[in-house]
Amino acid sequence: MPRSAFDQLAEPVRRWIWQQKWPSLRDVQEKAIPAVLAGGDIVISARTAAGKTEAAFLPLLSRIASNGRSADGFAVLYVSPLKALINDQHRRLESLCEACDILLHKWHGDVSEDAKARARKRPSGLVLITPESLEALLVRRGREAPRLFSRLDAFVIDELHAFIGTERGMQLQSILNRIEVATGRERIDRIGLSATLGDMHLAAEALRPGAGGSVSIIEGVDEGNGLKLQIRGYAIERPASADDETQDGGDERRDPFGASSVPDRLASDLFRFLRGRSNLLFAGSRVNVEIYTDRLSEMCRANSFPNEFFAHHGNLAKAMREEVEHRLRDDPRPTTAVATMTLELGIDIGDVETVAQIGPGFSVASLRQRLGRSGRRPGKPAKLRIFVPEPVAGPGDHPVDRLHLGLVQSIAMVECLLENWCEPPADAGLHLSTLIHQILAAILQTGGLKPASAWQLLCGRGPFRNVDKGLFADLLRRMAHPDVRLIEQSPQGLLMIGETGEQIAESHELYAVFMTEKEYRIIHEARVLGTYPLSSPVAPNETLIFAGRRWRILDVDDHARVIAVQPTRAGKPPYFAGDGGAIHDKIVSKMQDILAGGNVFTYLDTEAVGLLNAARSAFRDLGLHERSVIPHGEGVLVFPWAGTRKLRTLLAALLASELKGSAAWHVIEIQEVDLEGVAHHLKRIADAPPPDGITLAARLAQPQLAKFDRFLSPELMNLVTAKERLDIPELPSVASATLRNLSRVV
DNA sequence: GACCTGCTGCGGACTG
Repeated sequence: MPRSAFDQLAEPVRRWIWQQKWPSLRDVQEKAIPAVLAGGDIVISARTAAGKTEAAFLPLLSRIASNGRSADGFAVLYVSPLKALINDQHRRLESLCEACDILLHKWHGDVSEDAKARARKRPSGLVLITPESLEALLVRRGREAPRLFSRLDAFVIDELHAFIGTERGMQLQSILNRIEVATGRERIDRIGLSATLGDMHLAAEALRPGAGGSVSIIEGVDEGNGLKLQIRGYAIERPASADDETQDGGDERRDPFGASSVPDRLASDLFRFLRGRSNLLFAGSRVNVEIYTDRLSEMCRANSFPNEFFAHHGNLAKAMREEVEHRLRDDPRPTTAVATMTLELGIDIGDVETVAQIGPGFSVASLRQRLGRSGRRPGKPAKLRIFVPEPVAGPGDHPVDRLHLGLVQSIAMVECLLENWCEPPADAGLHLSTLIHQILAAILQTGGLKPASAWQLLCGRGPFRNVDKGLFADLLRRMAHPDVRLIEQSPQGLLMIGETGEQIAESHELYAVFMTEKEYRIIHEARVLGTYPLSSPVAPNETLIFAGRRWRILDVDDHARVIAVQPTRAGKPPYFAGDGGAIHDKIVSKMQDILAGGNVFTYLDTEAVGLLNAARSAFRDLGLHERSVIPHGEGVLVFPWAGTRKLRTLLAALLASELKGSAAWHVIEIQEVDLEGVAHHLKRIADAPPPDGITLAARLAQPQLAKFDRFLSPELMNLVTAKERLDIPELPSVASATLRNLSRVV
């Protein structure tokens, strides 16, 4: 008989599995156990709730158990992006660790200082920690790092996909590297737990930057039960502006289907499909979450049903979000959470009947994560319904409205999902903001280091691979500049913390690398409902929809940053600012194929089919089947059929040619020019080598998107914009593709 | 035309 995975586990681990009365090990666990026991870097990927945690920890605890228990260092460091996930995992691992006589420590901002001090005093066993708490530990107690971590057997990174390509991911990679260097270990095993992405080699590279090829990849077989899928279209008449009920009007006309209301037919369909079961409704933005929750709750009340629709987004108080999660997971009453991406990550909410979504969303990766929330019970397929409202254009409306790009993008994204493709994470970034942070952290951890060893630590061996020695020196000079004073250099040449650096080091600002906005707290009686951005002014007596309910503002205390509210009958949607995202090239190019082609998509409802046919006719009427630039009014419309970064780059290049225009959703509109004029400029851009990106970036607004961007010089900021927000190398080929067939016309 | 995440340290006084 072959030796099964189970037999390879340590005796106390096997005994614990017996006690759980599991019928068998899951597929991903069978595969992961021998791999983890053998050692090395591993990515374990499977859908949410497929047993990834146990797949890593059953063999890891077997490894530690055979090493014997000691108190001279932690054995495993588990890093999670969410405190809530640490609390979940602590509950799941408690009895297993107890059975193995291995200590288990929770370590994040809500854990008492006392518990952390005890763990530090006699370091042993498993630590479940956030990147920020780990950063705090290194920065505040850098000299203890060798004692705490020299005996580490492995790092476990949960939700690895959530870290890839982000500032926080760069910080985490840097921290892991700093620990390896501080303990004098060449490499400590890294085990990443990830959702299944299109190309798992990118996850491997994220786990071990520069050596992704040496990482083993374990993919759990999807035990799913198939997919039931529908896209529903809603042709929505534009409200005549004379009927506009709101006093402050302007926004309403610009965005009739966004922030103001839910079209009646859409509302009644949502109510019909969702009520009476447990579902997730992804509404796209926090404002939409509020509007849809309010509307659906009102429909419950109007029909004398108890409410079963609840809001869930990042500005709602944790306690309120947890009530919704708890009701979904443990309460038999039907519950629909109307949510933003807060319910995409691995928080345990059990299985839902249907995943519904308003509009196309922003990425296929996100769509896939959402879908994994449904169809987990045996014999029950995952169900996805996408509801797409489309304005029906009348004469005189903008031609782009006739293309129904929301519906076409929804189809493109579903096609990508069915092809098993999803967006690879971006990796071209310089991440200078986070590098500034890591330079400060490394100085604090070590007490001071030479510029050459700082470069080697962070860029040579560490994750900031795109920063060469010259750029690193520029950055250090900027950090030491008299206007900035983040660092200074000692007579011996050591980098030391400067005056501004001191101020940051003394505050909470030091630990997290992502940007946050200052906010008011919204309070009803003694209860905190959530937070509201300071940048959005509100006044007493104003009404507000928040947490899916209607309130009147009693008082605004700007000093204490508190808004007091009481329930009321009327309310208007809240205001949250957003950043705007970037859609991938492949999706936009597929949109062009869908509009130009004649494929039938069986998952469309009748109304969506009608809208798609109308869009395809408009595509031909406008001549877009033959060329990508068409006349419009006094100017032209340019359709590069490329993703957001390329679109933005082409616009910047055209503006640099002294043209006037702007970019909207997938389209560039240029004013006061004819086809011939635009063709001339496109041809020049297509025939020239890629321009100097820094000069092009200097023409753009430079929003400080990352936390420490405010310390960068204009030159360094232009460099960041050129690398991270534009796509300079591809500009000539984008221009040339856009130009294709235009010569026949002019 | 967006969304999400996180967070010191210390010693001495007091209580049971």
